[in-house]
Amino acid sequence: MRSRPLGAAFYRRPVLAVARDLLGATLCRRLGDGTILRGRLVEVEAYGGEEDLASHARFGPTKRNRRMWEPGGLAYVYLVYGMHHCLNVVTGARDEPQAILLRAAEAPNDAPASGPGRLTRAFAVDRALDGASFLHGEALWVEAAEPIPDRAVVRTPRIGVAYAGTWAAKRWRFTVRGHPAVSRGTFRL
DNA sequence: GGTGCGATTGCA
DNA sequence: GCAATCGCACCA
Repeated sequence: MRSRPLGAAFYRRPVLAVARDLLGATLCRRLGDGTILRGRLVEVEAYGGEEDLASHARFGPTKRNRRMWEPGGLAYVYLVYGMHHCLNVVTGARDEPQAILLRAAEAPNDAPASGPGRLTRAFAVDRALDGASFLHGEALWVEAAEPIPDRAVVRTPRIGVAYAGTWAAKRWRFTVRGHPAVSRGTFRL
């Protein structure tokens, strides 16, 4: 089943609401040769506001993170550890620096894209897509699919943000209960 | 202009 | 358990 790309009204909402609703939705990626890769999202993490000590936004806008201050509905892509790309979708209104890290999806070729670095590799995403719009079905977009019921949503602390003090404990990681593609990153408080 | 490290992964 | 690997934020 194919549907239209989720639009500005979907992304320009509070980041936790968008993160919850992205679970189960279909991430779509059109390659240069026209090939379309599709896979349902099963794990995402919300990052919200300059006050969120886990977020790249915590030091204010910089060359790397400036996309987060734009209105919701565009990609924020960065390189971590000198080798892995991470794909985020910006949410909220302009000057609300929120974004959602896409951490795992059912990959097109049946190989689970389990973990943010693996997801970007499976969907051929790199920094050339930083700032790309999710709204028009071009290189990158998300389509609504069968919703995940509340009883199947599991929230945990975010992965790899132990440096964030009390913000590390917030359960802003959303996963689909028991789904095999959910990454088994470890979190500690 | 120099330095330290990260929203990770794969291999020992 | 730890190395790989580099853009960039931060300090001087």
